[in-house]
Amino acid sequence: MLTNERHLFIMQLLEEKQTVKIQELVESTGASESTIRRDLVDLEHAGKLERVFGGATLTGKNLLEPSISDKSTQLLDEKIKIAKFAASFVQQGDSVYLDAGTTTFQMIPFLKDKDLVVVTNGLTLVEALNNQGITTYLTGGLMKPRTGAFVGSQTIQALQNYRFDICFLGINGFHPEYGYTTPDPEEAAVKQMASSLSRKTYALADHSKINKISFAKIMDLERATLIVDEISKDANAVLEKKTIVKVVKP
Amino acid sequence: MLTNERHLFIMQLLEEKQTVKIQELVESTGASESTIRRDLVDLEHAGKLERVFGGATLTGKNLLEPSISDKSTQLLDEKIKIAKFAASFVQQGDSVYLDAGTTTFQMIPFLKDKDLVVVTNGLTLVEALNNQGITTYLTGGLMKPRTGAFVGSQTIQALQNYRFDICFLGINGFHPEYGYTTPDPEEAAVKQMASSLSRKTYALADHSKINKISFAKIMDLERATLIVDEISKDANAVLEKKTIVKVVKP
DNA sequence: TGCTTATGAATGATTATGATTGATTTTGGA
DNA sequence: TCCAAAATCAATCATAATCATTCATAAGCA
Repeated sequence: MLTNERHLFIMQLLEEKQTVKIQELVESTGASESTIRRDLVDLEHAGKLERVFGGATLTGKNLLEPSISDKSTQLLDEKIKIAKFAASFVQQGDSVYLDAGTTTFQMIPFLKDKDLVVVTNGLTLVEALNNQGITTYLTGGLMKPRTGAFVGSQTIQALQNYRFDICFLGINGFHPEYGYTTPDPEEAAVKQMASSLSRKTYALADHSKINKISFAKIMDLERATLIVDEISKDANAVLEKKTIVKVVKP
Repeated sequence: MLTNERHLFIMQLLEEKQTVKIQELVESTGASESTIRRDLVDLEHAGKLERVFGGATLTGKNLLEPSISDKSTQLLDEKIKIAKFAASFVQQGDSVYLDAGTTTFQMIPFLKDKDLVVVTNGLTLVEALNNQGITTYLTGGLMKPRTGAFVGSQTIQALQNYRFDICFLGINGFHPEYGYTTPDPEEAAVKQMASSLSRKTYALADHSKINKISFAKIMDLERATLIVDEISKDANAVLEKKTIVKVVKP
């Protein structure tokens, strides 16, 4: 079976069933597990599906599925630590941009009583911010079902009405050469614009993102201060030259 | 069963029943209690549900639909009737503006499979629209905490990027002399703008709004078609001269 | 032939799961 | 009200499934 044939077959099965298991595909195609796995990685890179543990699912089709849930509780604790540390850089009365994302979401409890104005492109963040009594603007635009993030030209245009003192971005990878990256180019564009409207930009990531490269580049490392929970000496040596790295105290 | 499948399953069951018990989920999914428990923790972290002793319940259902708890079931039934009737005016492929509000919210289930593009200024509507698989744009802007409606200059500006085939507005009063009114001037301005960008405007109200006058004027009666559940002969005689009135069939 | 690409197998690491335990909460009767 | 039984919970552990990575082989092509 040709590679493209198999890709087509996988996508057809996916359209039918919404989700497929790797074992199903191994049996129905006769290819090895490794091959199927490579196929799924390719198709994911092409944005045609999303890999999940044990198989794959159609992008955007799992409307109710929170993108957050696939992360472990372990990582959640680290996210909270990072979020708390990040929030400590916010000054009384600041105008703040909070990127849509799970780590930035965790910052919200630490932001109240600071008399802020917050702008975000994250649907889930709006409710939480309001619950804390924080004045909140949502960018609006086209909503991405999976993540609840607003993207697109309307979002970018809406952003340009604001100026920020401080800006927090979630990222999926950072690398000395390739800079900050994230899977979705649309989201990357929004992050880019938000940062360019801010006096100061912080990029939030846990240690699993070190030297990872995701699909869409946001910007070079030196354009933001990286906040990370821990970092190896080797990685730090390289990164220190490029950017200011803040590491969460243990 | 894939993890995400199970998450989806749980959320769907929850949407149906409002609450689920863990034991129910164990039996219906075949997964162990531990696994279900972990799923619920994940989904709670994602803000999709709220865990309660013995199971889980939908988050912010009260925020999502305040009128359900406040107003009588009687009025809700009427809202649904009005909403269903209103939705019947939507054509295949239309671009639709849905005002933030409880009655317009009830239209959503009747809008799927119509291949629409919907724009709304209602936070609560976005999620529901997405759950129906409808392409949705949110205007953005400043959020009003109590109602979840976006208002203000950003909202108005965002609206001007669109043109609508059809537009549905919730109103708090209609009166031959004072026209359509609503309590909040900011919301009135948004409704006004949305209507002016639409080929056709419908105003939705139940019979309790007849001859009521609220604080802020939206527009004169003749600018929109009124959809109402029932209407007295006296009132109708006056209104008929001013506007087109559609009454829900009993 | 020499080079690239696709494939399959093997590996150690990571993740999801189910069972168990003791703690916590609810329930129902005195 | 209080107390005890039952139900539910959080935390932990062991296991099985799945994953990313590497290496070697086979297939295609100039």
